[in-house]
Amino acid sequence: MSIKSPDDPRVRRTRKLLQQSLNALLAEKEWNDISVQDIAVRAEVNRATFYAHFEDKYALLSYSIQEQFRDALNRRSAHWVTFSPENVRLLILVAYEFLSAFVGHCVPGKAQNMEEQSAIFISLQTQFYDRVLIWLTSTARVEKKPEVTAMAVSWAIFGTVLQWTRSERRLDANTAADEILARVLPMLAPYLSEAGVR
Amino acid sequence: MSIKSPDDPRVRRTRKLLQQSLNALLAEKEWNDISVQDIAVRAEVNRATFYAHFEDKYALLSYSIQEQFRDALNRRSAHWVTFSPENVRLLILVAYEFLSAFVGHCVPGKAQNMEEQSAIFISLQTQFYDRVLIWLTSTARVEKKPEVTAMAVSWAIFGTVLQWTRSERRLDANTAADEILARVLPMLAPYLSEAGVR
DNA sequence: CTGTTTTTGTCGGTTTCCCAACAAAAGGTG
DNA sequence: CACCTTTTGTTGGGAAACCGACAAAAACAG
Repeated sequence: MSIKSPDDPRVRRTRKLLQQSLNALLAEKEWNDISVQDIAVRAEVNRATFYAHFEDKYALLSYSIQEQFRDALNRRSAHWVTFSPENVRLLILVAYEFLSAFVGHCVPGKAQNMEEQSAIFISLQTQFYDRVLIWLTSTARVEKKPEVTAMAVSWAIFGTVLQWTRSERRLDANTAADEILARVLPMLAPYLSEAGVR
Repeated sequence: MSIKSPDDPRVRRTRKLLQQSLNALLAEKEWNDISVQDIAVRAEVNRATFYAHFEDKYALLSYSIQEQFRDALNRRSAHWVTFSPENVRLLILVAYEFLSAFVGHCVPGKAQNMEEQSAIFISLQTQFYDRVLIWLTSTARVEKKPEVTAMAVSWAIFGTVLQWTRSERRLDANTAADEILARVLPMLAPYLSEAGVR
Protein backbone atom coordinates (compact mmCIF):
# COMPACT_ATOMS: atom_id res chain seq x y z
CA MET A 1 0.00 0.00 0.00
CA SER A 2 1.47 3.34 -1.03
CA ILE A 3 0.14 6.87 -0.82
CA LYS A 4 -0.44 8.73 -4.04
CA SER A 5 -1.89 12.15 -3.26
CA PRO A 6 -0.20 14.31 -0.62
CA ASP A 7 -3.04 16.82 -0.87
CA ASP A 8 -5.58 14.47 0.63
CA PRO A 9 -6.65 15.83 4.03
CA ARG A 10 -6.32 12.37 5.53
CA VAL A 11 -2.71 12.17 4.42
CA ARG A 12 -1.80 15.55 5.84
CA ARG A 13 -3.55 14.66 9.08
CA THR A 14 -1.79 11.33 9.47
CA ARG A 15 1.64 12.76 8.80
CA LYS A 16 1.14 15.63 11.18
CA LEU A 17 0.04 13.25 13.91
CA LEU A 18 3.05 11.00 13.42
CA GLN A 19 5.31 14.03 13.40
CA GLN A 20 3.88 15.41 16.64
CA SER A 21 4.09 11.98 18.20
CA LEU A 22 7.78 11.65 17.38
CA ASN A 23 8.52 15.11 18.75
CA ALA A 24 6.73 14.30 21.98
CA LEU A 25 8.59 11.04 22.37
CA LEU A 26 11.94 12.66 21.65
CA ALA A 27 11.28 15.03 24.52
CA GLU A 28 11.17 12.18 26.99
CA LYS A 29 13.14 9.30 25.45
CA GLU A 30 16.35 8.59 23.60
CA TRP A 31 16.15 8.05 19.88
CA ASN A 32 17.18 4.42 20.21
CA ASP A 33 14.47 3.73 22.76
CA ILE A 34 11.72 4.83 20.40
CA SER A 35 10.08 2.19 18.27
CA VAL A 36 7.74 2.52 15.33
CA GLN A 37 5.17 0.98 17.59
CA ASP A 38 5.56 3.72 20.16
CA ILE A 39 5.12 6.39 17.54
CA ALA A 40 2.01 4.80 16.09
CA VAL A 41 0.37 4.28 19.48
CA ARG A 42 1.08 7.81 20.65
CA ALA A 43 -0.20 9.26 17.40
CA GLU A 44 -3.32 7.08 17.60
CA VAL A 45 -2.51 5.91 14.09
CA ASN A 46 -2.42 2.30 13.03
CA ARG A 47 1.02 0.82 12.68
CA ALA A 48 0.30 -0.40 9.18
CA THR A 49 -0.59 3.16 8.25
CA PHE A 50 2.81 4.30 9.44
CA TYR A 51 4.51 1.97 7.00
CA ALA A 52 2.27 3.23 4.23
CA HIS A 53 3.81 6.67 4.69
CA PHE A 54 7.37 6.08 5.88
CA GLU A 55 9.84 3.29 5.44
CA ASP A 56 11.05 3.51 9.04
CA LYS A 57 11.50 5.98 11.87
CA TYR A 58 14.48 7.56 10.15
CA ALA A 59 12.32 8.49 7.18
CA LEU A 60 9.80 10.09 9.52
CA LEU A 61 12.51 12.05 11.32
CA SER A 62 13.88 13.27 8.03
CA TYR A 63 10.45 14.33 6.87
CA SER A 64 9.74 16.04 10.19
CA ILE A 65 12.95 18.05 10.08
CA GLN A 66 12.20 19.09 6.53
CA GLU A 67 8.78 20.33 7.51
CA GLN A 68 9.99 22.18 10.57
CA PHE A 69 12.69 23.91 8.63
CA ARG A 70 10.31 24.79 5.85
CA ASP A 71 7.98 26.33 8.41
CA ALA A 72 10.82 28.28 9.98
CA LEU A 73 11.61 29.69 6.55
CA ASN A 74 8.05 30.56 5.66
CA ARG A 75 7.65 32.33 8.95
CA ARG A 76 10.37 34.76 7.80
CA SER A 77 9.52 35.49 4.21
CA ALA A 78 6.65 34.86 1.87
CA HIS A 79 8.35 34.70 -1.52
CA TRP A 80 11.17 32.16 -1.54
CA VAL A 81 10.93 31.47 -5.23
CA THR A 82 13.00 34.50 -6.18
CA PHE A 83 16.76 34.09 -6.11
CA SER A 84 18.43 37.07 -4.48
CA PRO A 85 21.31 37.76 -2.08
CA GLU A 86 18.78 38.84 0.51
CA ASN A 87 17.08 35.48 0.36
CA VAL A 88 20.39 33.64 0.54
CA ARG A 89 21.21 35.61 3.63
CA LEU A 90 17.84 34.78 5.16
CA LEU A 91 18.43 31.11 4.42
CA ILE A 92 21.71 31.24 6.33
CA LEU A 93 20.13 33.17 9.16
CA VAL A 94 17.27 30.75 9.63
CA ALA A 95 19.69 27.83 9.38
CA TYR A 96 21.78 29.29 12.15
CA GLU A 97 18.83 29.84 14.43
CA PHE A 98 17.35 26.46 13.63
CA LEU A 99 20.54 24.54 14.33
CA SER A 100 21.28 26.61 17.42
CA ALA A 101 17.95 25.67 18.90
CA PHE A 102 18.44 22.05 17.98
CA VAL A 103 21.97 21.71 19.32
CA GLY A 104 20.78 23.36 22.49
CA HIS A 105 18.52 20.37 23.12
CA CYS A 106 21.34 17.84 22.83
CA VAL A 107 23.51 16.82 25.73
CA PRO A 108 27.14 17.22 24.54
CA GLY A 109 28.58 14.31 26.48
CA LYS A 110 26.02 11.74 25.38
CA ALA A 111 27.17 9.87 22.33
CA GLN A 112 23.84 8.05 22.37
CA ASN A 113 22.05 10.39 20.02
CA MET A 114 24.79 10.47 17.39
CA GLU A 115 22.69 8.35 15.11
CA GLU A 116 19.75 10.69 15.46
CA GLN A 117 21.91 13.78 14.95
CA SER A 118 23.55 12.50 11.81
CA ALA A 119 20.16 11.58 10.37
CA ILE A 120 18.97 15.10 11.02
CA PHE A 121 22.08 16.66 9.56
CA ILE A 122 21.89 14.65 6.38
CA SER A 123 18.26 15.61 6.02
CA LEU A 124 19.02 19.29 6.54
CA GLN A 125 21.91 19.39 4.13
CA THR A 126 19.75 17.80 1.47
CA GLN A 127 17.20 20.49 2.15
CA PHE A 128 19.79 23.19 1.56
CA TYR A 129 21.02 21.55 -1.60
CA ASP A 130 17.55 21.21 -3.09
CA ARG A 131 16.69 24.80 -2.36
CA VAL A 132 19.89 26.23 -3.77
CA LEU A 133 19.62 24.04 -6.85
CA ILE A 134 16.11 25.23 -7.53
CA TRP A 135 17.33 28.80 -7.28
CA LEU A 136 20.16 28.20 -9.71
CA THR A 137 18.11 26.35 -12.30
CA SER A 138 15.36 28.93 -12.17
CA THR A 139 17.83 31.58 -13.33
CA ALA A 140 17.99 32.47 -17.00
CA ARG A 141 21.79 32.25 -17.13
CA VAL A 142 22.69 28.55 -16.99
CA GLU A 143 26.03 27.15 -15.97
CA LYS A 144 27.23 23.82 -17.33
CA LYS A 145 26.85 22.02 -14.04
CA PRO A 146 24.66 23.90 -11.56
CA GLU A 147 24.51 20.78 -9.39
CA VAL A 148 28.14 21.14 -8.46
CA THR A 149 27.74 24.78 -7.51
CA ALA A 150 24.64 23.95 -5.52
CA MET A 151 26.48 21.20 -3.72
CA ALA A 152 29.43 23.43 -2.85
CA VAL A 153 27.24 26.32 -1.73
CA SER A 154 24.92 24.19 0.35
CA TRP A 155 27.80 22.45 2.09
CA ALA A 156 29.57 25.74 2.69
CA ILE A 157 26.50 27.11 4.39
CA PHE A 158 25.51 23.99 6.26
CA GLY A 159 28.97 22.98 7.37
CA THR A 160 29.94 26.39 8.64
CA VAL A 161 26.68 26.92 10.44
CA LEU A 162 26.93 23.50 12.04
CA GLN A 163 30.48 24.08 13.19
CA TRP A 164 29.69 27.47 14.68
CA THR A 165 26.57 26.37 16.46
CA ARG A 166 28.48 23.52 18.10
CA SER A 167 31.40 25.67 19.18
CA GLU A 168 31.67 27.12 22.64
CA ARG A 169 31.59 30.77 21.75
CA ARG A 170 28.26 31.54 20.15
CA LEU A 171 28.13 34.24 17.52
CA ASP A 172 25.26 36.59 16.98
CA ALA A 173 23.02 35.13 14.31
CA ASN A 174 23.02 38.24 12.13
CA THR A 175 26.76 38.74 12.09
CA ALA A 176 27.27 35.05 11.48
CA ALA A 177 24.92 35.25 8.51
CA ASP A 178 26.83 38.20 7.11
CA GLU A 179 30.17 36.44 7.46
CA ILE A 180 29.01 33.31 5.70
CA LEU A 181 27.15 35.23 3.01
CA ALA A 182 30.35 37.11 2.12
CA ARG A 183 32.15 33.82 1.41
CA VAL A 184 29.27 32.25 -0.49
CA LEU A 185 28.36 35.11 -2.78
CA PRO A 186 31.45 34.77 -5.01
CA MET A 187 30.37 31.23 -5.87
CA LEU A 188 26.98 32.54 -6.90
CA ALA A 189 28.35 35.50 -8.89
CA PRO A 190 27.65 33.96 -12.32
CA TYR A 191 24.00 33.62 -11.44
CA LEU A 192 23.67 37.10 -9.99
CA SER A 193 25.44 39.01 -12.73
CA GLU A 194 22.17 40.15 -14.30
CA ALA A 195 21.75 43.02 -11.86
CA GLY A 196 25.50 43.47 -11.37
CA VAL A 197 27.09 43.62 -14.84
CA ARG A 198 24.23 44.08 -17.21
CA MET B 1 -23.96 6.84 5.20
CA SER B 2 -24.04 6.39 8.93
CA ILE B 3 -21.32 5.68 11.47
CA LYS B 4 -21.47 2.42 13.35
CA SER B 5 -18.39 2.10 15.56
CA PRO B 6 -17.55 4.98 17.89
CA ASP B 7 -14.32 3.23 18.89
CA ASP B 8 -12.76 3.65 15.47
CA PRO B 9 -9.82 6.08 15.77
CA ARG B 10 -10.97 7.86 12.64
CA VAL B 11 -14.37 8.52 14.18
CA ARG B 12 -12.90 9.92 17.39
CA ARG B 13 -10.52 12.06 15.38
CA THR B 14 -13.22 13.50 13.13
CA ARG B 15 -15.54 14.33 16.00
CA LYS B 16 -12.81 15.96 17.99
CA LEU B 17 -11.83 18.08 15.01
CA LEU B 18 -15.40 19.21 14.40
CA GLN B 19 -15.79 19.97 18.09
CA GLN B 20 -12.64 22.07 18.22
CA SER B 21 -13.68 23.84 15.04
CA LEU B 22 -17.03 24.81 16.49
CA ASN B 23 -15.42 26.07 19.69
CA ALA B 24 -12.98 28.18 17.73
CA LEU B 25 -15.75 29.66 15.60
CA LEU B 26 -17.93 30.39 18.62
CA ALA B 27 -15.06 32.43 20.02
CA GLU B 28 -15.19 34.81 17.09
CA LYS B 29 -18.71 34.60 15.65
CA GLU B 30 -22.32 34.46 16.71
CA TRP B 31 -24.05 31.12 16.66
CA ASN B 32 -26.37 32.19 13.86
CA ASP B 33 -23.46 33.30 11.69
CA ILE B 34 -21.87 29.85 11.77
CA SER B 35 -22.74 27.43 8.99
CA VAL B 36 -22.07 23.74 8.67
CA GLN B 37 -19.80 24.72 5.84
CA ASP B 38 -17.71 26.94 8.09
CA ILE B 39 -17.30 24.18 10.63
CA ALA B 40 -16.25 21.61 8.05
CA VAL B 41 -13.74 23.91 6.39
CA ARG B 42 -12.15 25.00 9.67
CA ALA B 43 -11.93 21.40 10.84
CA GLU B 44 -10.44 20.34 7.52
CA VAL B 45 -13.13 17.70 7.32
CA ASN B 46 -15.30 17.08 4.31
CA ARG B 47 -18.78 18.49 4.56
CA ALA B 48 -20.32 15.14 3.67
CA THR B 49 -18.42 13.63 6.58
CA PHE B 50 -20.02 16.13 8.92
CA TYR B 51 -23.47 14.94 7.95
CA ALA B 52 -22.35 11.35 8.48
CA HIS B 53 -21.80 12.19 12.14
CA PHE B 54 -24.30 14.90 13.01
CA GLU B 55 -27.68 15.86 11.70
CA ASP B 56 -26.92 19.59 11.91
CA LYS B 57 -24.91 22.09 13.90
CA TYR B 58 -27.24 21.78 16.86
CA ALA B 59 -26.45 18.09 17.16
CA LEU B 60 -22.75 18.89 17.13
CA LEU B 61 -23.17 21.55 19.80
CA SER B 62 -25.12 19.14 21.96
CA TYR B 63 -22.49 16.47 21.55
CA SER B 64 -19.72 18.93 22.28
CA ILE B 65 -21.32 20.13 25.51
CA GLN B 66 -21.84 16.55 26.58
CA GLU B 67 -18.20 15.75 26.03
CA GLN B 68 -16.95 18.85 27.80
CA PHE B 69 -19.13 18.18 30.80
CA ARG B 70 -18.09 14.54 30.88
CA ASP B 71 -14.46 15.64 30.89
CA ALA B 72 -15.10 18.12 33.67
CA LEU B 73 -16.59 15.31 35.72
CA ASN B 74 -13.82 12.83 35.04
CA ARG B 75 -11.26 15.41 36.03
CA ARG B 76 -12.77 15.36 39.52
CA SER B 77 -13.37 11.73 40.24
CA ALA B 78 -12.45 8.43 38.69
CA HIS B 79 -15.35 6.16 39.76
CA TRP B 80 -18.66 7.65 38.76
CA VAL B 81 -20.42 4.34 38.52
CA THR B 82 -21.11 4.13 42.24
CA PHE B 83 -24.18 5.90 43.51
CA SER B 84 -23.43 7.81 46.71
CA PRO B 85 -24.30 11.18 48.27
CA GLU B 86 -20.70 12.25 47.79
CA ASN B 87 -20.96 11.69 44.06
CA VAL B 88 -24.29 13.49 43.86
CA ARG B 89 -22.67 16.42 45.59
CA LEU B 90 -19.77 16.35 43.16
CA LEU B 91 -22.20 16.31 40.26
CA ILE B 92 -23.85 19.45 41.58
CA LEU B 93 -20.51 21.09 42.25
CA VAL B 94 -19.17 20.47 38.77
CA ALA B 95 -22.47 21.58 37.26
CA TYR B 96 -22.23 24.85 39.13
CA GLU B 97 -18.67 25.51 38.03
CA PHE B 98 -19.42 24.45 34.48
CA LEU B 99 -22.44 26.68 34.09
CA SER B 100 -20.72 29.57 35.84
CA ALA B 101 -17.90 29.46 33.33
CA PHE B 102 -20.32 29.20 30.47
CA VAL B 103 -22.60 32.00 31.53
CA GLY B 104 -19.55 34.17 32.04
CA HIS B 105 -18.86 33.95 28.31
CA CYS B 106 -22.30 35.19 27.33
CA VAL B 107 -23.17 38.83 26.97
CA PRO B 108 -26.29 39.39 29.10
CA GLY B 109 -27.91 42.01 26.90
CA LYS B 110 -27.54 40.14 23.64
CA ALA B 111 -30.61 38.12 22.88
CA GLN B 112 -28.85 36.82 19.79
CA ASN B 113 -27.46 33.72 21.39
CA MET B 114 -30.69 32.63 23.03
CA GLU B 115 -31.03 29.83 20.51
CA GLU B 116 -27.56 28.60 21.26
CA GLN B 117 -28.05 28.84 25.01
CA SER B 118 -31.29 26.92 25.02
CA ALA B 119 -29.72 24.20 22.91
CA ILE B 120 -26.92 23.91 25.41
CA PHE B 121 -29.27 23.88 28.38
CA ILE B 122 -31.41 21.15 26.91
CA SER B 123 -28.34 19.10 26.22
CA LEU B 124 -27.04 19.56 29.75
CA GLN B 125 -30.30 18.72 31.43
CA THR B 126 -30.51 15.53 29.41
CA GLN B 127 -27.01 14.73 30.58
CA PHE B 128 -28.08 15.12 34.21
CA TYR B 129 -31.15 13.02 33.68
CA ASP B 130 -29.26 10.18 32.04
CA ARG B 131 -26.65 10.10 34.76
CA VAL B 132 -29.11 10.14 37.62
CA LEU B 133 -31.25 7.49 35.97
CA ILE B 134 -28.26 5.19 35.55
CA TRP B 135 -27.50 5.62 39.21
CA LEU B 136 -31.04 4.78 40.24
CA THR B 137 -31.44 1.73 38.03
CA SER B 138 -28.07 0.37 39.08
CA THR B 139 -29.32 0.19 42.66
CA ALA B 140 -30.64 -3.09 43.96
CA ARG B 141 -33.78 -1.53 45.46
CA VAL B 142 -36.08 -0.63 42.58
CA GLU B 143 -38.86 1.91 42.66
CA LYS B 144 -41.90 1.54 40.43
CA LYS B 145 -40.95 4.49 38.25
CA PRO B 146 -37.33 5.55 38.65
CA GLU B 147 -37.65 7.71 35.54
CA VAL B 148 -39.90 10.13 37.36
CA THR B 149 -37.54 10.44 40.27
CA ALA B 150 -34.62 10.93 37.91
CA MET B 151 -36.51 13.62 36.07
CA ALA B 152 -37.41 15.48 39.24
CA VAL B 153 -33.92 15.23 40.70
CA SER B 154 -32.16 16.24 37.52
CA TRP B 155 -34.41 19.23 37.03
CA ALA B 156 -34.05 20.27 40.65
CA ILE B 157 -30.31 20.27 40.28
CA PHE B 158 -30.11 21.78 36.84
CA GLY B 159 -32.77 24.42 37.34
CA THR B 160 -31.42 25.65 40.63
CA VAL B 161 -27.86 25.74 39.42
CA LEU B 162 -28.88 27.58 36.28
CA GLN B 163 -30.87 30.15 38.21
CA TRP B 164 -28.09 30.80 40.67
CA THR B 165 -25.36 31.08 38.09
CA ARG B 166 -27.39 33.65 36.19
CA SER B 167 -28.21 35.74 39.24
CA GLU B 168 -26.22 38.79 40.18
CA ARG B 169 -24.94 37.63 43.52
CA ARG B 170 -22.68 34.66 42.97
CA LEU B 171 -22.56 32.02 45.64
CA ASP B 172 -19.52 30.00 46.56
CA ALA B 173 -19.63 26.76 44.60
CA ASN B 174 -19.17 24.53 47.63
CA THR B 175 -21.89 26.13 49.75
CA ALA B 176 -24.22 26.15 46.77
CA ALA B 177 -23.61 22.46 46.28
CA ASP B 178 -24.38 21.77 49.93
CA GLU B 179 -27.61 23.75 49.79
CA ILE B 180 -28.87 21.96 46.74
CA LEU B 181 -27.76 18.56 47.94
CA ALA B 182 -29.77 19.00 51.13
CA ARG B 183 -32.96 19.51 49.11
CA VAL B 184 -32.28 16.68 46.69
CA LEU B 185 -31.28 13.95 49.13
CA PRO B 186 -34.83 13.37 50.46
CA MET B 187 -35.95 12.46 46.96
CA LEU B 188 -33.19 9.91 46.77
CA ALA B 189 -33.77 8.47 50.22
CA PRO B 190 -35.45 5.25 48.99
CA TYR B 191 -32.36 4.44 46.96
CA LEU B 192 -29.92 5.24 49.72
CA SER B 193 -31.66 3.39 52.55
CA GLU B 194 -29.26 0.47 52.35
CA ALA B 195 -26.64 2.18 54.45
CA GLY B 196 -29.16 4.18 56.44
CA VAL B 197 -31.87 1.75 57.64
CA ARG B 198 -30.58 -1.70 57.06
C1' DC C 1 -41.67 40.34 -6.94
C1' DT C 2 -37.61 38.02 -10.02
C1' DG C 3 -33.16 36.59 -10.46
C1' DT C 4 -28.70 35.47 -8.13
C1' DT C 5 -25.96 33.53 -4.68
C1' DT C 6 -25.24 30.68 -0.77
C1' DT C 7 -26.16 26.90 1.95
C1' DT C 8 -28.03 22.48 2.66
C1' DG C 9 -28.66 17.54 2.40
C1' DT C 10 -27.70 13.55 -0.29
C1' DC C 11 -25.64 10.40 -3.59
C1' DG C 12 -22.00 6.99 -6.03
C1' DG C 13 -17.18 6.16 -6.76
C1' DT C 14 -12.59 6.36 -5.17
C1' DT C 15 -8.85 6.59 -1.74
C1' DT C 16 -7.13 6.13 2.68
C1' DC C 17 -7.23 4.11 7.14
C1' DC C 18 -8.18 0.50 10.54
C1' DC C 19 -7.81 -4.09 12.07
C1' DA C 20 -6.37 -8.73 12.77
C1' DA C 21 -3.24 -11.95 11.58
C1' DC C 22 0.99 -13.63 10.08
C1' DA C 23 6.07 -14.95 9.56
C1' DA C 24 10.48 -13.27 10.36
C1' DA C 25 13.90 -10.64 12.71
C1' DA C 26 15.69 -8.63 16.96
C1' DG C 27 16.29 -8.48 21.94
C1' DG C 28 16.52 -10.17 26.40
C1' DT C 29 16.78 -13.84 30.16
C1' DG C 30 17.58 -18.35 32.11
C1' DC D 1 22.92 -22.48 23.70
C1' DA D 2 17.56 -22.59 23.84
C1' DC D 3 13.47 -20.00 25.15
C1' DC D 4 10.48 -16.25 25.32
C1' DT D 5 9.04 -11.66 24.42
C1' DT D 6 8.99 -7.70 21.59
C1' DT D 7 9.31 -5.50 17.37
C1' DT D 8 9.15 -5.47 12.49
C1' DG D 9 7.26 -5.56 7.87
C1' DT D 10 3.47 -7.24 5.06
C1' DT D 11 -1.17 -8.78 3.63
C1' DG D 12 -6.37 -8.81 2.69
C1' DG D 13 -10.88 -7.40 3.81
C1' DG D 14 -13.91 -4.00 5.57
C1' DA D 15 -15.08 0.62 7.45
C1' DA D 16 -14.61 5.55 7.16
C1' DA D 17 -13.34 9.81 4.85
C1' DC D 18 -12.71 12.36 0.55
C1' DC D 19 -14.49 14.30 -3.65
C1' DG D 20 -17.50 16.08 -7.11
C1' DA D 21 -21.93 16.64 -8.42
C1' DC D 22 -26.67 17.35 -7.89
C1' DA D 23 -31.40 19.29 -6.70
C1' DA D 24 -33.77 21.78 -3.28
C1' DA D 25 -34.16 25.17 0.21
C1' DA D 26 -32.73 29.66 2.15
C1' DA D 27 -30.79 34.11 2.03
C1' DC D 28 -30.03 38.06 -0.47
C1' DA D 29 -30.02 42.07 -3.96
C1' DG D 30 -32.05 44.77 -7.45
